[in-house]
Amino acid sequence: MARRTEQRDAIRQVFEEATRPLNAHEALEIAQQEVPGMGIATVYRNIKSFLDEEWLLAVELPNEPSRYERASLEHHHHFQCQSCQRVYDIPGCAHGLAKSVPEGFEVEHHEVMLFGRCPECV
Amino acid sequence: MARRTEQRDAIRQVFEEATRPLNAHEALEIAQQEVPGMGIATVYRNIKSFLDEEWLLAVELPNEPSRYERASLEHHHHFQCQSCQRVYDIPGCAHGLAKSVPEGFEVEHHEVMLFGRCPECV
DNA sequence: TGGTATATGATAACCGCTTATCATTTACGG
DNA sequence: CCGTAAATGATAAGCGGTTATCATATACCA
Repeated sequence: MARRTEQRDAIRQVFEEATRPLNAHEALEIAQQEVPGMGIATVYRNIKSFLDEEWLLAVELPNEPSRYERASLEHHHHFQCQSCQRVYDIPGCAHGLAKSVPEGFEVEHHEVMLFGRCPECV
Repeated sequence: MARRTEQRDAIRQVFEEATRPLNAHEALEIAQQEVPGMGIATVYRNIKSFLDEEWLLAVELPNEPSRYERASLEHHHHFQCQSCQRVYDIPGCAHGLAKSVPEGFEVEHHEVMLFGRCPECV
């Protein structure tokens, strides 16, 4: 995945312009507006490539397809709407999480997921 | 799943005595010390039953088998050791998480996962 | 511009956890 | 103690996201 193709460019642009983490299916739908006929395999291949070069990061939720967002974003947390299932970035970080662990545990990183209703689903 | 069997009793006891969330395989291994020959299907069936009656709750992590713990435990968070993969309960809750969300988002609940090294893997 | 290695698209295969199937065993009310 | 409905154990099947396969199309270097 080193050559420049219109598909790869379109997929990159999708994530450059995304305001929230997108899964492969969502990315495909948006990319197809630019390159009709694009296949889902191409999306997966390019996402894997972007992950390898650490331009993208995966946002994982249990029992759901992986979402992806640019790795350059500052540390933040995520919010999932329980109505539309979309995931949003929540800026900032509630610190002090690592301070409450029992003796002997060493925290290296953490993840916070908020669940509720997004503005569009109120 | 209403009748009392030695398998069901053994599985219930496993979770009564567990100090951390266990997956089906872990529960089976412990339960087999009490009832040799127990099958994994029986564990899944009884876990589902305990979930239905809300005696157990699922602890989910992406790309990992579900773990389960008693539903009566107070609100707490979880810690996963990146060496042994075990999940531990972390008492307490870092509040203030819901206060930092942007306008229009309504937080109903949240989950915090800490990752690092457990005391046994230092 | 030509040649070739690489990317694409369609689709089959994969993967591991979980559930369904079915013959057999067991619980338990009468 | 009996009869029957329910639980068990072994194993096949299901599940949905992701990956592999392969023929075709395309990028790109000489």
